[in-house]
Amino acid sequence: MNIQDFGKKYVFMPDATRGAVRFLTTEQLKGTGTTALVTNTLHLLMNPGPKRMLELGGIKKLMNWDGIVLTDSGGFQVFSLIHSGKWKGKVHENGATFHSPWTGDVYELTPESSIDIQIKIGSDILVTLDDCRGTDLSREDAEQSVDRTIKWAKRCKDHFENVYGGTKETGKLLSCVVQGANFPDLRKKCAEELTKIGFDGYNFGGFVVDKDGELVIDEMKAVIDNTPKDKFKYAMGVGKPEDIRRAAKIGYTVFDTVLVTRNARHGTLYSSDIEDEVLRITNQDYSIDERPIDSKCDCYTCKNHSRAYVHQMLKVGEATGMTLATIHNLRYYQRLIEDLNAGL
RNA sequence: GCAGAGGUGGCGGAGCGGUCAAUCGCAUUGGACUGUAAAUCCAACGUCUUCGGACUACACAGGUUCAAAUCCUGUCCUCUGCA
Repeated sequence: MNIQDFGKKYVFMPDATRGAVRFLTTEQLKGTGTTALVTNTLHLLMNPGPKRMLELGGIKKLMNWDGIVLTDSGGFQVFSLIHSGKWKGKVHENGATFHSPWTGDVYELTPESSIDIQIKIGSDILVTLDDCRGTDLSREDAEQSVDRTIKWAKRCKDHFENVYGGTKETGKLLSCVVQGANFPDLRKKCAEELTKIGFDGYNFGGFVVDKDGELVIDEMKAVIDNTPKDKFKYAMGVGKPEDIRRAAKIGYTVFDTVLVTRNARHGTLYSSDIEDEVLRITNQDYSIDERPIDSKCDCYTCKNHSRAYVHQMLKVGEATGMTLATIHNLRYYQRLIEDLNAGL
């Protein structure tokens, strides 16, 4: 696929945060119909580090992956590790400082270093560093998040253009992240400012569901309405199958979420045979169920194994159970995407 | 046969006179998870319940005590050592 066409059709990218979709080989990943994946700048900065990554020829060569790679900037970790208080660290005007609790090492991400690392990783689609926050933000915090996110995005763009020659020289795309929490006017402001700077894609950032788990559709619309029509819109972290369908309806074409793979590992599978499409495979009913997880699914798991087998493997903690469940859930999502594309 | 140690909820294993229906782990049964610190986390887990409680329980049978899983006596089992 020509990278310039990214987002013209619907695409779901599983998260291969550290360079692998958990429990899957690259070949198994390809087998699910996956064409693009997300890796993480901070995680790859910590290991193997940009220097070694460059020596190894980049993430694609390392993984033997010939599809598209999008690198998340580390902006989500600004929220999930620092704002959340899980790691020691600090968010400041120039970026964010992360103190690894495992090694004690200190990692610094600035708008410029995030771009440098993403280039060394060998990403096709870069994301600007943003100041991501949690839900239920005060107006003041949301404003600070928006201001920083815009400033950092500008610095990312300048660095990408001035040092690497931008899309023209690299063939890579640069996308930005729209913040603004649950304030539609701030979402609008952020979207407009970022549009002035100009990016190849506009990503909906922050939390995509409210505290009740409902998709924040009004804020998501505010971003669609205030960004260029011909650039891709990426709903970061979306979501449940139904949330993807809803986001697709209002104009988003690019998606990723950890739910699909994490749920698989935790026994929450998807099946069109079930009314709300959720099948908790570890529930005792499935211990003697010899049917496939989904009678309409063409994945390796459904073609070769029963619900009872996946149930047993997950119950006893066999890695094979995780693999089979992950393959199925990913294939379920890719079929959902194929259905959306069939309707284009 | 003698001498030690011990028998606690599905299992392992705490408790060693009152705050014990009994710490904790496992198993079991539900649930959560949304740009991955997540093969993680939460809850329930004797029986009944009008959710206030009520009842039956710590091998078995007696006993001491206001009060026993906890102390005493006997019985039955288990393990270890010596014969």
